[in-house]
Amino acid sequence: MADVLAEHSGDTVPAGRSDRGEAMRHTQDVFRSSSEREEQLIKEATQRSIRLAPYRPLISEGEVGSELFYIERGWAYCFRTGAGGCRQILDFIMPGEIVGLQAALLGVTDHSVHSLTSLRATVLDRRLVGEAFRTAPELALRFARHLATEARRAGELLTVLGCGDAVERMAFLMIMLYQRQAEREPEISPLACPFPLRRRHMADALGMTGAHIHRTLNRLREDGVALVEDHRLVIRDLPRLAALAGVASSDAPPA
Amino acid sequence: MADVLAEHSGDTVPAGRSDRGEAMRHTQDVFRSSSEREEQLIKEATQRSIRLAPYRPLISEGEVGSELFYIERGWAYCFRTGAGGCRQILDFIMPGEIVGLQAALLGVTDHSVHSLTSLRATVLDRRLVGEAFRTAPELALRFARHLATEARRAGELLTVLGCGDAVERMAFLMIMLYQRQAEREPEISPLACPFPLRRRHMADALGMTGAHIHRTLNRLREDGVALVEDHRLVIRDLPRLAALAGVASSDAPPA
DNA sequence: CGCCAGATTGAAATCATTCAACCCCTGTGG
DNA sequence: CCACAGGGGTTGAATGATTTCAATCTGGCG
Repeated sequence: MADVLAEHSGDTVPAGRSDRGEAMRHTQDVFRSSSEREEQLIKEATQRSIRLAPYRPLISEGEVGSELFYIERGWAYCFRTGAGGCRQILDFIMPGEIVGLQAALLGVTDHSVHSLTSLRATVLDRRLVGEAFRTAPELALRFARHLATEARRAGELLTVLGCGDAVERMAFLMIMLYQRQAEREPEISPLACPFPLRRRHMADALGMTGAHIHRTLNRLREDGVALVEDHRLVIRDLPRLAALAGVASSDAPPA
Repeated sequence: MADVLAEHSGDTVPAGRSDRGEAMRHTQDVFRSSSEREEQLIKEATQRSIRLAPYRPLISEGEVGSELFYIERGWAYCFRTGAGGCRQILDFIMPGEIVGLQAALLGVTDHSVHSLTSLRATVLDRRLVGEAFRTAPELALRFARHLATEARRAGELLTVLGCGDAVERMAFLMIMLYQRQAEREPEISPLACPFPLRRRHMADALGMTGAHIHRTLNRLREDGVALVEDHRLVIRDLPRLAALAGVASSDAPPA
């Protein structure tokens, strides 16, 4: 949180330091422009900063007094474990986003969150949420919008899981993660982006097995649509990929 | 909304009229106990009341200036249409709930809402949401909690779609709808409840075909777990049904 | 009575899973 | 330096769950 405050108060932090470039505020950052009251609230709620290696737990299902996390750097993902120990990834979490809103509002956490890459996050007192609603309506509204955005993504994933075959599911995952990164960093998007998912994560997000993930990736690569190489996604035919995913791609209507 | 206000101001409405018994406030009602400020806001935002026959559109995907609906009576369901015209039901909506929060917060509606039964709803100006955040924090908080609750349900559905087979999916749907009704009306629950879904709705909610829905219902009935008869759900073995659905049923831990 | 939409059911086809094998890379200990 | 073990990743063949398609049945309704 030091970052957020420093950015607004402007003290001692040289502009454009590159090792925290991705901590710069983006359009969708929950802690974007803050009023004075918001800054105070956030500062008061800030507890400490943590770092996590990849694939480590941040929040565990069923925790009670869980805190709020602001992701500074790296990706995370949240998931539920269904019957039979099977894991369903619900969403991926990127820098500038908040984790634990649902738990703060409902009192219980029904999903776990793990780091996907190495991660830096700030820990906040969860009472920040209630305080925001009482005394910082703009911040509360951003919290609510963040919730609504997550809910919309969940609806999209639900739709592709319920309706789509393997290729459509994979196309959706690719487009979704690409677009989210492109929004955050509009400068760098020559149709390629980091894609730090292992087979297992794709499988657990899309309700498929690792083996079939692989066959599906093969198909997409052979068809010249997209490929994953060395943990990077390369999109070769964006309109076709978007059509497969059932997403409008600023182009021709879907048949 | 006349109902809500009447209930709190107590004018002219005889207590306990039975044709609107289900409009009585429940624990999860978004408009539950209101402060004076809330009442005023709600009254100002109230526009008109509407009635809908079953299977009629309430909100259509892509609408722009969509309004907020407070469901007085009857059920609705919201869905997205995925690639290939396939329909995915995201959630069912019961009396006392609000429809259109996501659209009010994000400005666009990415899903449609249809009535499932005959329906009575109150139409509210969507600016109520923004107003609530500015001047009625308790109401805003209930809006946010409602969003969070929907998001949680979406996560549960996602998990069962991604991880569960046909029987588990159906069990989940049954338990979920049963529990939501039991919460709203604790008095009537001898393990049976209304279940106004057609095969098609179950199919579209669970990502299966109508034919397979039928086979799955047969299995559950033959196994003495639960059955659907004449648009009512009858649960014969709640612990087993809950275990199938991967839900803790106030009883023995799942294996 | 005839019609139609939805429900029901069987048989064939399809998609995805399972399982087992193999490969490749990396880290580790001799 | 090499052997070895282990975790993914990659791939094929067999299995299984679900869909598709078509046919029949049912009940409501003009």
